[in-house]
Order: sequence, then C-alpha cells, then structure tokens
Amino acid sequence: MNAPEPPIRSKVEDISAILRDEILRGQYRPGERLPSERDLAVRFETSRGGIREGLKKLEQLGIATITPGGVRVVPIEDASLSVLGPLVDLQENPDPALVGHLFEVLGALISMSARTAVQRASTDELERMQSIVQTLADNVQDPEQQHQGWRDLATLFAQVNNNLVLRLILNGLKTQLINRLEARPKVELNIDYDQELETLKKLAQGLTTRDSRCVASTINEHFDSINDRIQNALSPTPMTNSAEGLTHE
Amino acid sequence: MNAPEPPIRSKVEDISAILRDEILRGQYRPGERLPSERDLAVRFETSRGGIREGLKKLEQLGIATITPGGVRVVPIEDASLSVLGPLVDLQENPDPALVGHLFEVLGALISMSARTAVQRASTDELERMQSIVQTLADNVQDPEQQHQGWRDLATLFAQVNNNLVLRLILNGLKTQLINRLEARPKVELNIDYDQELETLKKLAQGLTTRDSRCVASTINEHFDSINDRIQNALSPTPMTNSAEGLTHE
DNA sequence: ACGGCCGATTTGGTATGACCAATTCAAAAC
DNA sequence: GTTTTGAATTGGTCATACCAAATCGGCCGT
Repeated sequence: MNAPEPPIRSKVEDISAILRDEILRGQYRPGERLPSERDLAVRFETSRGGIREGLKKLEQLGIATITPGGVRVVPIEDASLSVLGPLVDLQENPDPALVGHLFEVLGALISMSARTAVQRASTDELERMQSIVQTLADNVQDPEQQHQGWRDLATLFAQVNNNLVLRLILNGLKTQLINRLEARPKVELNIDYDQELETLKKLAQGLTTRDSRCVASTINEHFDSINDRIQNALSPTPMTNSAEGLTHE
Repeated sequence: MNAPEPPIRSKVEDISAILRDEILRGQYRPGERLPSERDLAVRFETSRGGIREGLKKLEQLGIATITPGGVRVVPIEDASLSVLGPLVDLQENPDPALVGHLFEVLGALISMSARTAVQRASTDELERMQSIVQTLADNVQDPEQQHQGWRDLATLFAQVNNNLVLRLILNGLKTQLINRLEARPKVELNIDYDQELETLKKLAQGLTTRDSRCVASTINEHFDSINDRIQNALSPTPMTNSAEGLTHE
C-alpha cells in the first residue's frame, strides 16, 4: 500500500494526518464533535498523550477547536493557509479551479511586488532584474529555464521589497501549493514564443525606464496568460495518468 | 460583558505563548537549540506532556522544528502567516513598515479580487456592489461607515470569486493583523473627501460599465492613498534610528 | 406540560513516571 | 589528525491517575 518511500513520520503525525484528511474529506460536519480523546486513543491504539498532540496540530491548522467539552470541527473557509497542501494531496488530479485561484493570487502579489520593487530597487538590483529578464529571453524555448527565471525574478522582487507579509504568504503558497503541483506530472502547455518574447521585451523596457506600472501590468498579463493556458490544458480529458502507487479508480 | 475578558488560557497556551514571544524577540538565534523538554518542564513547573503540546504549537507556527536530538529555532521568514499576530502584539506601537507592507498586500489582493469579481458577477451581485459604493458615497464623512463599507465590498468581491486561496489569506491577514491593528488607538488621518468622492465615482462608473480594469486600478490607487496617509500619520517625525529598516539605495 | 435547577457522567487539562530509539558529542582508538 | 565508538542526552511513546469544566438527563416547582 505504501510506496518505497520509508515513512519516518512519527505516530502522532500519522494520527493527525488521518484525522485531518477525514475532516477535509468532509466526514464530519462543521461544528460536529470528534470522538473523544479517549475513544481516539483506543481507535489508534495509542495513549491520550499522542492523541492530544495530534489534535493540537489540527487546531493549529484551523480545522478543529479543542475545548473542554469536546473537539469540534471548523469550516474549512476559516482554516489556515496550511490546509491547502493536504487538500490538494487528497485529490488525484489538481482541481483546475484551485489552480486558477492560485495563479490569480500569485499574479496579483507578484505584480504588486514588482511594482514596488522597481520603484525602490537600487541600480544594482535593477541590473540584476534586467539580467534575469535577459536570460529568460535567451531561453524562451526551455521550460525549465523559464520556470527558474520567473522564480528568481519573483524572489528578487520580494527581496527588494523586504515585505515580511508578502514573503510569508508566498512561502505558504510555495510549500502548500506550488511545490506540490510541480511534483505532479507536467501538463503540456501551448506556449506562444512570440508572445512570450513580447512580454519579456515589455518587461525589459519597463525596467530600463523604471516604469513600475508597465512592469506590473505586464506581469499581470503574463500570469493571466499562463492561467489561461493551464486551464485549457487541465480542462480536457486528463490523459496522463502516471503510476504513482495509489490510483483509486 | 466583553470588558475584562478573563484570560482563561490553559497552561500549555501560556507556555507556548511565552516561548513563542521569546523566540520572536530573538532570544534564540535561528538554528539554535531550545532547552530540552525536560528542562522546560522544570522551568514551567509542569509535565513533559504539556511542554510537548506547547512545542507542537510552535512547530505549527513555523518558528521551531522539533526532532529527535533537540528543538531548533527557525528564522522568522520561514514561518507561517500566524506569527504576524504575536509579532505585532509584542510591540507597543505598530511598526509603520509592517502596516505599509500589509496595505500593499491587501491592495493587491482586493484589487485583483475586484477585477475578477466584476467580470464574473451576476447582475444581482453587481447591483449589491453598486449599492455598497453608493452607501460609501453617502457617508464619506463617517469613518466608521467607510470602514464597514469597504469591508463589505471586499467580502462581496471574495464571495463572488469564491476563491479559497484568496479567502484563506484574507482570513489570516484579518485575524493576525487587521483586527489587532483596529483594536489599537486610532490614528488621525487627513482625509480628502473630494478625492474620496472622486474615487467612489470612478468605482461606480466602472461597475456600471463592468470595466474591471478601471475598478481594479481605482481600488489599487485607493489603497495606495490610504497607505500614504497612514504612513504620514504613523511617522510624523523621521528620527534617525537605524534599526533593521530597509535602507537600500 | 413546561421550564429552570441540579447532579452524575463525559470530556478535556494536567501531572507522574517509565521505557525506547535516534541523535550528540566527547573520549578512545587508529 | 582522523575515525570509531559508546555513554549521555533528547525526543517519541505509553499507561495511569486525578482535577475542572462542559454536557446531558432527570427532578422539581410552577
């Protein structure tokens, strides 16, 4: 049942993961009470201590409140960002809507980040941005390089801004969604290299003139465009079914 | 009834809060080891079980990793969004830079949210948006109403989009930052009512014509403007305290 | 019959103490 | 000086017990 992956997860990790997934699957209605700690201890063949640690994790995830009288389930909309990871892990194929929502948010944040970064960047930092854009333009046909380049660019923007709020959010999105989605079998995107080059050209131009609006809107359009392509790629019949162990049918 | 709210925090809540604050204050360097669970149990006059529960919370906050061999402190930039709340609680006066960063992010997210919402809204939803904007215009001079109106608007946008990622982030920002900052003594803002009305007029116009770009950029400008006013109000005297402010050139 | 009061049961909160497994780290061996 | 090794330390787990708060059902007065 398990992949070769040696699960070094501790017992309480397992417990909290199982309960978490049960909750995320909707096996308990919001507000409903979970079984008592003692009952859970019996079910998982462990002691109350371990159960309590596991429940503590659920509480921090924002999907359960644990008070004298019982542990109660919280509606997912009130949870923490960290539920997104487990949520996509539950599904065989990524939910196109969720991916779309992710890109909308990413586009907004990185575009804003770019706008303020271009305004505040030192000439040295600006040069580094231009350098990355140049690299991107030189490798439009290499998806791997494109990926890395955009990541570098986003990182540089965030660095220049030194915006902790932004950074924490992007961190969360990265660990919860981006990394997981990238680990999935890649989808085939129809990339229009001319359009891509056009985008990069506008970007470079915006950088040299420090036209932050231009940079921001260009990035926004770029993310919209990526999102469109991804939506197109995800909505047809999902053919690429990779054997990865668990494949419910 | 909601006055002296007796802090019925449990013991482990206290423990995790104390340790959390110590970490956030920088009393431990990133990577450094915390005292052992047994030592902490002695220090806090409690059992290891309680200590472990408290540490579990720190781990979920993303400010500590807990592995066989020791509990280690994690740099705050790698933490979860949920550290922001405790972070502002630590300071007497809100850090203007942090508030600025918050508004930058908020502006980006709500602006994006507005853009997509205007595109997707049903006529009924669109009417509700217009209604809120109208209310805002009718009460430009009432700060309380303005506050509520903009909140309603943001909520409505998010509702229309039904974007879980966005909602979770906004939830986090609200509980971690917005609510806490609003609980602080209000700062006096120099509001230009004419400009405000102008903004609302553009908004209303954008809504009637479903011009999503216009709505988005208007909201963006609005947040920028709020942020400017807040920054002015928070830092009237630019003192020369260096600290860890971003002083890029 | 209805509604409020009260107590027994259930549930979480905390404390002990013990044992195991992994990590550390310094002493010992090369 | 480098490697090996083993004892001490540290987290991981388990069992048990008692306390306090919440819950729920039945009793009582109206």
